[in-house]
Amino acid sequence: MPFQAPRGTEDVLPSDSHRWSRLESIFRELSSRYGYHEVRTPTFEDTSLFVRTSGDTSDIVSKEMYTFSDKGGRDLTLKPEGTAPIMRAVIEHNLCPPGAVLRMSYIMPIFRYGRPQKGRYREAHQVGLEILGSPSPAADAEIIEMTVKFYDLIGIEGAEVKLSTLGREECRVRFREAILEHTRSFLADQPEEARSKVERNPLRMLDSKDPDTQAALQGLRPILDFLEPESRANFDTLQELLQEADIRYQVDPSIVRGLDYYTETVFEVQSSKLGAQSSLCGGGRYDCLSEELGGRPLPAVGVAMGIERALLVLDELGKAGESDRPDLFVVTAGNQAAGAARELARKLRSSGYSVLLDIDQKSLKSQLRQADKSGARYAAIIGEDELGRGTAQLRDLATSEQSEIPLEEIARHLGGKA
RNA sequence: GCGGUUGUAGCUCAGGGGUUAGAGCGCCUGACUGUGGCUCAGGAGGUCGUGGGUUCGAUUCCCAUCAGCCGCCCCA
Repeated sequence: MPFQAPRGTEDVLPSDSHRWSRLESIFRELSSRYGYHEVRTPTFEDTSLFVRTSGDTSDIVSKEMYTFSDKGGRDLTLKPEGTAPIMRAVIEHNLCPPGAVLRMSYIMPIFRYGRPQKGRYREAHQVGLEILGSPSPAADAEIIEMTVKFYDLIGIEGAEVKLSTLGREECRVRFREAILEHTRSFLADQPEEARSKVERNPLRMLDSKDPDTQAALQGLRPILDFLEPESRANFDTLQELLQEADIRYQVDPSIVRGLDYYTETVFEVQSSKLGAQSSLCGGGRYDCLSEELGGRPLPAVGVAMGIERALLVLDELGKAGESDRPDLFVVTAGNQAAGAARELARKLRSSGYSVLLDIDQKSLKSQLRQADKSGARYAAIIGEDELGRGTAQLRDLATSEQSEIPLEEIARHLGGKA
């Protein structure tokens, strides 16, 4: 095997690319119904964009970025997430003037250098949504509603949202102190490395899977006890809105999120079918991101949903889906008919039908086998007799019913086409 | 990045220090000459992940490396 795809990357093969297209078109359709417009940003950005926004203590920035310098000496990074580039574009093009609300969607690859595993790749793909310009919990609710709707539409029903809030600056400062205070004796026994990591970002302890860590956190007051009154009110309103929309959710204060720019609302949808990578999507509010990038204050909420992970869950659910079937396979008997067959195929294709044709001059038997394998609904057989009469034998491949009809009438038999 | 585990045909897997490495599925061809799916017959396809080492001899043992998977970590 002289070459193989780089570690942590995948080829999407013709046999299952339809599953990707399906998810993407469902997503596009949903976004447009809610009035979102797609935004596309470059595959790489200035490294400092991510260092500035994700937080330099985050693992993403400190060890998972694909960073390189180009021939002009620019320090660049393959984007490890989508929100910072979008915010950069919004500021750069002044897309969201004061008072405006901007809704955007995206489908993009992201790149993170980590040890690959099921559901964790070095190149991954996500679809996402962002609303900029509104501080209202109604914006949060809209994003969450669309997220749940998306999973519903693709066939992951009853997704349960895990919801929490990180409050604002003051709340987090006090909560961090509370964590450190509460776990002081536990941390004293920990190795230096773990300790310094926790000291940089104590919140990280909350979603640790380590039983000892979890034990040490027993009895800690949840972050919800530290919320500023305004955040508390927003969180309550959000929950009312979710109930109104009939969205299942569960308040889970252990939801943290890996990027440092989140404020207030954070949420995830998880699945037990993903092994160690339990979250299907992650989102939340990032009211300070714009300012961190030098823009004016701009409240915002968004979500990013992993395509590979959604596909993985659909696999587990046994929902592989089917690829599109051609409407017709044109079969020729004898080599005189090849031209007429191509002509017929061309006409029907122009009318929007999906038509297949043997191009290797194979036997009639082989052509019919190909027709069968292709999943085509009909085969049109043209031999010398039919050629003379301007007809074809139209065979229904499921029922084996066959009748001779004029070539011009084939389209009518195939049924309507937009 | 750490710990583990796996790597044999397109796919799922069996095998085993020694002449031409197997199965099922898939693929191709054919079964009296213009008809698919079923059945039957035949066929193509593997440098046994890669590179070293041990050995008279390795795909089988050892080491390294690459890749997948599991857990940690991280998160989409």
